Amino acid sequence: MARGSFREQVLLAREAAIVSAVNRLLAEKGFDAMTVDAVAAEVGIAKASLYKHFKSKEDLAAAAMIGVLDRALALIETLQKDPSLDERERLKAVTRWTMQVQLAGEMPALPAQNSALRSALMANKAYLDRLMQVSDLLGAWIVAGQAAGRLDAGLPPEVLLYTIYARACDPVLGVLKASANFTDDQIIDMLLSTCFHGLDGAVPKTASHAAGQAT
Amino acid sequence: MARGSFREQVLLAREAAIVSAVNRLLAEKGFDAMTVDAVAAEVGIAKASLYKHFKSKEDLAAAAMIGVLDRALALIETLQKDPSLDERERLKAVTRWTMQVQLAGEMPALPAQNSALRSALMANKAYLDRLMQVSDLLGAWIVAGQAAGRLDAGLPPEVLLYTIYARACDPVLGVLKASANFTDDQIIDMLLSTCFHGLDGAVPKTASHAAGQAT
DNA sequence: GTCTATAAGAGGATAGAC
DNA sequence: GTCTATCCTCTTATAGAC
Repeated sequence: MARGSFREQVLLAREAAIVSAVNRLLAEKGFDAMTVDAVAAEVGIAKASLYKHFKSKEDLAAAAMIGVLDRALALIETLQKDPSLDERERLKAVTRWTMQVQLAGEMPALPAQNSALRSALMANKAYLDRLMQVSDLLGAWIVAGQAAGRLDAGLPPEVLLYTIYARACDPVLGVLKASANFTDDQIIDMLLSTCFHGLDGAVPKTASHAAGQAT
Repeated sequence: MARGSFREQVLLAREAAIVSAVNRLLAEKGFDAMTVDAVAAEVGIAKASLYKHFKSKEDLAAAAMIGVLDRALALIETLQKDPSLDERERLKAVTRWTMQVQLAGEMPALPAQNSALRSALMANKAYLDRLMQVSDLLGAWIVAGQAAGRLDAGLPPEVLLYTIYARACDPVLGVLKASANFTDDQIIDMLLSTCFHGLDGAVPKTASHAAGQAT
């Protein structure tokens, strides 16, 4: 890509400011409650100007999601290069980062039910490419972690992948933060524990163990 | 309470039909995308008539939530009486039921971010009473399960409670169902496994185990 | 209490001047 | 490309007759 003129650089900076505002508002209020007026007000420009950069509210949300996926890809690449980590530790690091972003109020919240938004995302090649790239990289780690016995090999890899994805919108984070009884790091450590170790205690066997196929 | 006249019985039946429609629409579209017009259409009455029974859209959602909590309380009472189950198994049964309700399309979805809705719920005594009752009962099971070593005693009970609550709106359920690769029972069994056992594999120790406080 | 009709307002998107 | 002003649709909620 060419560098672009000074004027183009200014435009890109403005678009970055828009995406940043969208990202923050999506994290704070969610897609439905975020108004385009609020975005324009936060950026400090007129609403009509927004529509010169992005053709719809859904496009604004897609741009924010692309930004998050780019940051995730950068982290994944960094972790990929660290030879001191195995796949499970890398996945845990990604999960931790996801929670940190959410607690920092920077994780855009997109309702899974909104079909208009979903259609726009599924039609957005830049978004889909990044999503598939992240899924492929994390999926490879999952399969390797299962083969090494560090992750539960009894579950389909996609179940583990979706479970990790879901940490990005886990409502438990917000509830615990609102309770004001824990620091952000404590919350993250506890939820990493429930995610990877589960809720079960250390006592593995009981008298009823032989009865059923699973406890 | 008195039985009420025949006419009052008819009204109660109509209100039950309204709440049922609200419950279904909340599960399908979520609170924001559910319109009062759609509720009226599903029940087969005029919108103005709805407002004779419930004074706001938020009240409609609260009524649906109260219905779910009542059903949960009924299940909890039944489980309480079964002496063959320990506390962990009871919690697992509640979690399983929660997921079954969601997969059946009968779990109302309320966005945690909507402040108007949240205010209405927090001002609704009938809702709050039931919510606290459920929390007290499940909380007692959690503490007992921790004391028995069947649940992780290293985590605050509220963390376990919220984690179980969150299964009611776990997006992984819907994603796996949409993938059409699993039956409902398979999905529930897999997610019960990730919830109680976590994502970790069977290999508990590694060479790096002694290094940090936790893996 | 049920209906039809409508008020009242929010919010996404655009027109047209500059 | 940025602005002001506006359109238009959707949605909550209510008025008023029966």
